[in-house]
Amino acid sequence: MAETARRPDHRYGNRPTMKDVAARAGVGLKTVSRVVNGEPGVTPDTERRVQEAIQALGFRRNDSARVLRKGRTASVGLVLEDLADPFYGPLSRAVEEVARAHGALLINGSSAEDPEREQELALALCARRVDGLIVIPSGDDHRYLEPEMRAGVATVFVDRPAGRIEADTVLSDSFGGARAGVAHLVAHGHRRIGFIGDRPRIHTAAERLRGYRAAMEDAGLPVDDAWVSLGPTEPARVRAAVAAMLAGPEPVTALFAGNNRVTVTAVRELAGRTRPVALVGFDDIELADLLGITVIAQDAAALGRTAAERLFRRLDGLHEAPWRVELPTVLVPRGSGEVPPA
Amino acid sequence: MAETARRPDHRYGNRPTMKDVAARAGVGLKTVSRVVNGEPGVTPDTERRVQEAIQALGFRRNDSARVLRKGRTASVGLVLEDLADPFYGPLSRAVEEVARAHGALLINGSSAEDPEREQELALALCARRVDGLIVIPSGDDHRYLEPEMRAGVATVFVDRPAGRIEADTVLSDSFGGARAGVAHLVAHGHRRIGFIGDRPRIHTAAERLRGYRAAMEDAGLPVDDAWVSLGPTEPARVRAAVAAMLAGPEPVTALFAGNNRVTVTAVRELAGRTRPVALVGFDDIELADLLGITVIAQDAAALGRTAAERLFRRLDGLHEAPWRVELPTVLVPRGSGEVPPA
DNA sequence: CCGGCTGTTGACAACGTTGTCCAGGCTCTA
DNA sequence: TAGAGCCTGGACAACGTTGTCAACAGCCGG
Repeated sequence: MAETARRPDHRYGNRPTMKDVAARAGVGLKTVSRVVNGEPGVTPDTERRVQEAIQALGFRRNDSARVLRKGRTASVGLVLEDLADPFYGPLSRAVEEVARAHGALLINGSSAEDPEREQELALALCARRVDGLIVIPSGDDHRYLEPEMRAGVATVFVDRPAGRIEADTVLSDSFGGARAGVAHLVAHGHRRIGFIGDRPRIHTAAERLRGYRAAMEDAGLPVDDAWVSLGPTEPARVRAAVAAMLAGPEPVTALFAGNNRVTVTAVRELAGRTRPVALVGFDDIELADLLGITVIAQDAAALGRTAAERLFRRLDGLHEAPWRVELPTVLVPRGSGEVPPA
Repeated sequence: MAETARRPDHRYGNRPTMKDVAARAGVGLKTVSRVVNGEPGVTPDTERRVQEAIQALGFRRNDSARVLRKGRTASVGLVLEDLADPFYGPLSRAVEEVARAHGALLINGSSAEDPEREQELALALCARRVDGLIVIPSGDDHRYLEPEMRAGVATVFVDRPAGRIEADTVLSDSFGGARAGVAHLVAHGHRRIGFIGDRPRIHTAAERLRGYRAAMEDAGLPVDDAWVSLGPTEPARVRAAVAAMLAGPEPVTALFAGNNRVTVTAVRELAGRTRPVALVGFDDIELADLLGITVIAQDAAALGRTAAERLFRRLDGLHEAPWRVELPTVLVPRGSGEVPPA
């Protein structure tokens, strides 16, 4: 067989390596490594020669190889529900800032509220050997992460607790927030209050419902089944739920909306009505001040920051039992929650 | 020196490798590789033994090593301005969806509108050997990416053009959108129209200003210097600008807001006033429909999707001259832009 | 002038995976 | 039943970097 030009089986578009730099600078491989990493023990003159070769060749260190050798990737993963949701943008940004302060990059992925996709994503991130993982759970069984955690992947859950596994967790006080919001409506004279929330398998949704029931019970008020609507939060369903609660002989006089998407749709639906209906929503919304919407605000950025800081403390070697915080929520009265019963 | 237990110099928390799996299954290393990658040429029985060993050890392939060997990382980088900005959330999500469809992960970073940070981030992503890069420029000189692009990193710029470099670019029609928005105000009888925008070094800001001037000129209207305010879009400055334009003997009767942040602040500032002022804003905003804000809407998700699709076509080997599209914008009349001059 | 010391440098192995290539056992055909 | 061909499996090198260690030069003090 004729000897064809021998080729390596692949190439990063033919990037120069440290070996190439070394050859050009007339020094050893390790010396280039030292210069690139700012390690001591290189004469100024040698360093200059190496730097010139780096410039001339346009060399950039291959972090993949570095990672393989060092065992740390300086990257963390964030699995959330939907990056396009205005609640998660600030959360992700906060995580990114903390990561940046620790010299790490952030890889994030959206689970679209699909447990399988969450798992697929989280495991893909583990295969990439992220140093740590922050997860906003979609599913309710995270045992699939046990081997990874044992193998050293620091993991923190945010916004919702992990399922069937012990782990660091950062939550907002959904129960207390909802309870306070509903109590606020009660204090303004409402006795028939509706609750529209997400599917109860979502922990925050269940907690908020629990808060609603607790507040009603605190006030000695009954809860009619027709006043509670749980399910996917797409507009059509929420509109229908609002309409249903406002129909009939004994309509609700106030609504508690279980999250930002529900609040937005409820406001739209109520805007077309004449009889005033009080409304308190969970989650703050941009421009809610102008629309006069009373909300239970949670601090998405603080959730992300807290989780990320915990993660990096773990990576710095902190070794203690799993830990759990609940960040407080704040009632922000803006008008819609202070409307008296019609 | 006493012989201490010999240790490898690092460990991923002691994860099993293919070698360990091979030993346990009593097969060769390469056979494990074949099973893990679903390659043909393995008997069902051998495969079963390997799978069992994988299960038992909790093995997960180390993608870092894989990347090193294969030269492709199946990941793309996205450098944007601020993930917490509601404009970039959907854009990022759209990119992520396309990446996912191609089996790639997305690493994103926020430049915080700082050119140096943009460069630092983009180069860090290149060092990670992302296959491709999508950049929303903060700076106006991207020659620093030339060596990377030559080395094979596919690169697409979005929302703003690259500086001093030829590359694929996806833009919104800022000029046309602003021109149409201002023309809309003119059509409703306004002659003194203010423009509040971002710093003119930002391409979109400059284009929108150009659109404003063009529309005024089209209508044969003069532009008073006092009607144009450019600078950082933080609330204090924007409020001051609005106040200044509405003061004096000949105040503007209408405002064109150069982006979503300006619009929001302008709405807040105008809410406290009695004399009605018409307003059209660039970028759509959640709940703008309820507030009756007329906007020039651009489709952030479409920007992201278009850019990502282009990126992956490049990665699939497309080899042609740099390319540039401008996606259209849409005028959405909702009331605030149809107010007649006071 | 020599022994030891410091400070610079490079050879080499290893990180965990995949591509190449060959060996050995099997089946099938003539 | 011998030879050809196929299928399965494994040994080995390579990807680009960093840690270890040893070699070597120059310097100082005795």
